[in-house]
Amino acid sequence: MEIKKDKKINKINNNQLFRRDIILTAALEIFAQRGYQKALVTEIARRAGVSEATIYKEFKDKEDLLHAIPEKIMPEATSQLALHMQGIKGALNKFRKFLWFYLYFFETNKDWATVVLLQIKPNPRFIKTTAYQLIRKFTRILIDILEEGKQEETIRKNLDNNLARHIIIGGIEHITTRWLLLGKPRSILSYADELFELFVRAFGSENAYKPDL
Amino acid sequence: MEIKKDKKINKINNNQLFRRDIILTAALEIFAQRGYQKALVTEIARRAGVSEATIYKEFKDKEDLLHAIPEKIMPEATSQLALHMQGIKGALNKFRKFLWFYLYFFETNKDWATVVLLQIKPNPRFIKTTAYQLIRKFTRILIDILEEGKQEETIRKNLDNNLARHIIIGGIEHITTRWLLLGKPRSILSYADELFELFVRAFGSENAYKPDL
Amino acid sequence: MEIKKDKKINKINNNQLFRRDIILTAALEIFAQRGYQKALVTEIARRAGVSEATIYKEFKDKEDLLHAIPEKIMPEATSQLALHMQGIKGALNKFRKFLWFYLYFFETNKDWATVVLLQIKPNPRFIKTTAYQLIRKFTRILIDILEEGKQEETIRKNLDNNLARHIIIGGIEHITTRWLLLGKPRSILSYADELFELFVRAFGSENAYKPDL
Amino acid sequence: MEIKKDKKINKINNNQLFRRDIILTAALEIFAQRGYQKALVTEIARRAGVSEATIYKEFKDKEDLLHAIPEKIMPEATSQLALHMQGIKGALNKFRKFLWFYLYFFETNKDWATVVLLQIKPNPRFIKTTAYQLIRKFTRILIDILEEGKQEETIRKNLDNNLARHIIIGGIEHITTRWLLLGKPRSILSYADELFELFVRAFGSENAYKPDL
DNA sequence: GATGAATGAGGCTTCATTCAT
DNA sequence: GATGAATGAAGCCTCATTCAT
Repeated sequence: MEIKKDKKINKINNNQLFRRDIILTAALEIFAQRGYQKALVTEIARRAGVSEATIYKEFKDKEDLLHAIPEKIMPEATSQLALHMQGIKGALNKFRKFLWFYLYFFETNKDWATVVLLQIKPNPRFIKTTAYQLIRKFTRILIDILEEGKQEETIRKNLDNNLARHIIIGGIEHITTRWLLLGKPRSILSYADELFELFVRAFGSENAYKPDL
Repeated sequence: MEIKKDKKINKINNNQLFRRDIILTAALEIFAQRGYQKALVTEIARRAGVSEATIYKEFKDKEDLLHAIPEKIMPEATSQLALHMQGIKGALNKFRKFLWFYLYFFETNKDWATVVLLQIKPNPRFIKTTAYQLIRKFTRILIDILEEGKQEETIRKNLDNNLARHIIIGGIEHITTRWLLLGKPRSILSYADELFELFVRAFGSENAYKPDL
Repeated sequence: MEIKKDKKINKINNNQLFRRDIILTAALEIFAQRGYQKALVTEIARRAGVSEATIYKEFKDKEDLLHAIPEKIMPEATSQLALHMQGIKGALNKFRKFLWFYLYFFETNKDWATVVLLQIKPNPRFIKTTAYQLIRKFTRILIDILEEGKQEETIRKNLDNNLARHIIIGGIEHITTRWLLLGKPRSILSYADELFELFVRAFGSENAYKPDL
Repeated sequence: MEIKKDKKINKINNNQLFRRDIILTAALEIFAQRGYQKALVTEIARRAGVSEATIYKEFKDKEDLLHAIPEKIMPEATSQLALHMQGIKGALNKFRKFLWFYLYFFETNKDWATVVLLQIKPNPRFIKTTAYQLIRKFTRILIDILEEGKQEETIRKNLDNNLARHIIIGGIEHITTRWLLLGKPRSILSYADELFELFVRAFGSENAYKPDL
């Protein structure tokens, strides 16, 4: 009897987690297609195959639903990145991979790129959300790589990590935003190597700097 | 009689231009405070001291009003920049000034920064507007500076101008966006020199590159 | 379970049909009182005891609501007429009844008369609506009666059915329109016999024509 | 000096009369094209080549402008009809001409037909206007013809003039309304002879009635 | 626990009318 | 006397959210 009960509870919890994911997936698609304001909760509910009331069971309001999306995506991104980082030695090699992955993840998750860059980040409430913390945590990996580079003496010790992060993330996101808005076919992944070269010139120590990189 | 008529016409035109400016100024403030969606046309009208109907005489609809703001600001920015550029020789010196000015203009026009970075640029329709063309034209100045540097051989000839623009504009706008959202007191102008150093390392030729810049 | 479901569906359908009828009844009253343009959707909603949003669930817009009224009334009129026609033999007798019913229906449904004659029929979009088809279908009954009369040889074979319809319907509606606008107390039903006499003179064959009718 | 003044006053009055006519002509066109509600006063002013304020100098409001149109058209129609009636003897011949003229005037003044049948007559205020009196006066001519026919004994003495007027005017206007709304190419004038035949059967005395008319 | 019908609340936009010039 | 720029006033319609079933 007890076991049965537990099973039921687990099942329910699983269903609920599952349901939450389904809603978030639907929301991501609709927000990407229509934009946050023009997206209708009704439409998200329909796409998710649940009722509107169910959405309001899971999320406080429409904005909460928007900000919950990164809570689903970022852990996935983080674990994928961790996997990609395995077996890579040297800060610069890790940095190159990081650039590649950031672009790769946007390119292969265009809806996500659209929603996070055009709808979540420009929202003034974004910085107060858990989503903001998760994204900070992700870019913290970049800071760690830069620090590792400083230890290795392949990255200049006097580099301001924050400033570096600004131009790395800012640059990548600017590229991605134009790619999204202009609908250009060129793969943004193709920028990875050139970006790496530029950034190594900017951040690298004498040791690391190779004019004919 | 003719003179009288002309005067009248001039006055009317002046009033209309004046009125248009007043509305745009009010709209800039309200959009910056509330965001585009939450901004009320009523509130903009009240702030501008005109009726709502007058706004709709000047602008097709609320979105047209949003996109008309850059058409007022960008020419001002461009002419101010032109003034600042006078008497400066050398592509790197011009580039330093450009960085400074971009940050300076955002810092001293915070409402503009808020509206253009958080409301206009993320809007998918932005790239179809005249505003987009005006902003492109402004960043074209940056490209010209980079080209001049290539001529002087202070900028690497193999630098991809577009990529450079992405990380320069992307970097500056990322800094500004965080400054706006986090409400940090630190002046973004203080980033100018460090940014210049980083970018010269990234873009400069052997001639230009000075480790102890 | 299935039965329950069906019951629920039926109930919902019934409610929806019911609700639609209630709205249409309210709309008919308000349109008749105020005219289409001056009628407020708010007022119709209040009279119907529903919210405005509910009205827009049922009807695309205010004009759709107007043109939906005949879709409710005309089938009622048609079935009532069918009932009245039962047990009547001879085209002229049927024709007399038709005239009587047309006037009777307007007289006893004054709001309907007001809305159809003063608001729906003068609307240029009317002829593109389903409502137009329903009303055509109703007057088709008149054509059938005239045809029957030709078979019987009580109606002239060379009568142009369309022309006859024009002066019958035109005549009745002119009478009704003046009655509505002038607010005269005289029952329009009292015109039935005289109209019949006139029309029989006009349309009847030698057999049917009786000077002392 | 006095003479000069008088001339000036006359000129002004003439101008004003002229101006009033120009506005009414413009209004007729715009009302016919767009319908009363959708017609903009601005548009009428532009078409008339005057300012909106001038329109409000001449007419109390938009509705007054609508009802002023018949005050311009009906006297024209009346005098044209009078001319056409000259040299015609016999009530039935006059009646035939009347039918012809009514259709002819609508056919050659389609804008007028549109405005009077679809916009003025369905307006509840119509019967309180001078326009209504003018139109009554015009149809009075029909009554006079019928009376003349009774004197001549070509029209039945027991004919109810009002009822006859209803089916004559109602019939013609029904034909014209369908012609306007359906945009059929067939000339409505072609109905004149058939209508005459029908009406003579309906109204004519034994003397007048000719089966093989 | 899930539903989805119903709505409350409010925004954008329009246009007849006026009045300062 | 004529203008036409300015507006006051209001209406249609939308949609996130809730609650009775």
